[in-house]
Amino acid sequence: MPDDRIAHLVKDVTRALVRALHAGLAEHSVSFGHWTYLRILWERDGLTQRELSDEAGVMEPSTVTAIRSMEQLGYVTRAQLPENRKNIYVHLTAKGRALKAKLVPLAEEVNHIALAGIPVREVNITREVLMAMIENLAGRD
Amino acid sequence: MPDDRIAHLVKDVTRALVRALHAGLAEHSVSFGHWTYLRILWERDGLTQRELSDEAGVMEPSTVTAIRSMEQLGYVTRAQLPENRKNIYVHLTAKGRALKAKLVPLAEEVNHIALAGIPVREVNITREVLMAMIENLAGRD
DNA sequence: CTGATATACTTAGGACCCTAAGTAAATAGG
DNA sequence: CCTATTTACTTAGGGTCCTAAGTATATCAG
Repeated sequence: MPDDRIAHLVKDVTRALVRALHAGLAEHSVSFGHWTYLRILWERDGLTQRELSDEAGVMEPSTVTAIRSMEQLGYVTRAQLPENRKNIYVHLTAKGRALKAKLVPLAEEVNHIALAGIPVREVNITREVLMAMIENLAGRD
Repeated sequence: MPDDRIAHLVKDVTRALVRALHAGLAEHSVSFGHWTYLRILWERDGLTQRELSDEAGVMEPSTVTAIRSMEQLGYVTRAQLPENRKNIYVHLTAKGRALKAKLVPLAEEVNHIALAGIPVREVNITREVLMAMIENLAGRD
């Protein structure tokens, strides 16, 4: 069980991060799934669902469900434009934009806790290794 | 978005690993969830569902669902002992034990691909950082 | 010994993500 | 032009994991 462990470690860290963030987000009626899309939209508003899926790194059906639920919560609107009736453009509402001020500090706190006491140099190496792993796994399709 | 990215990186690596392993496992009628429990039982047979949950790092209801489905596939048996009718002991069948020879090489291949070209030293640092993160996040409950 | 507590499993229901297959609109080729 | 392909979104269904609440058994305390 040498290299094998790293896959399980990665999985366990993901679960730990999700668990840690979940409680705080829930207080603002934001699920972990919504968080991913909010982050993207705060950076760049008015993306299509396809673009959102690409940015989030998930498949389209996952985005459909999430965005629909965010629409019902009043965080985003979905709109078609006359020049292209196929695309659906997702825009933040004022309510959705306002969440940024509350949620970003929360995520920063969790990251701060997660990385406490770990040398920056090692965190950077980890970041590079993780990116290399994604690259390696993406190739084979 | 400095430290913040590491959370998303970890999540993305998990997804990439799951995707990569999924196809191979599916050929042997093993889902990704079953894989976790099989690995544990190959090491130590006859654990209770509670012990399996602890080992796998998941909650009990998740284990109930998975083990029941593995029982139906004929990979494990569930048995009570007269001296304690509360515990349910899970044992591998011959079929479940036989999967090891097919599945382990498959997982090793995925790990090999994922870590290709990454210096062992850096992988080890990553392993340590990930374990430290789990430790950091476990504390706050 | 018997009531309170702890333990092990189960049920119910929800969130997230996936694959496969369907629909509708846009685009490209003959 | 009009058919064929591609693109964007949707629907259907399944797997994994969670929390909360329920049931049955075991254990502990008075």
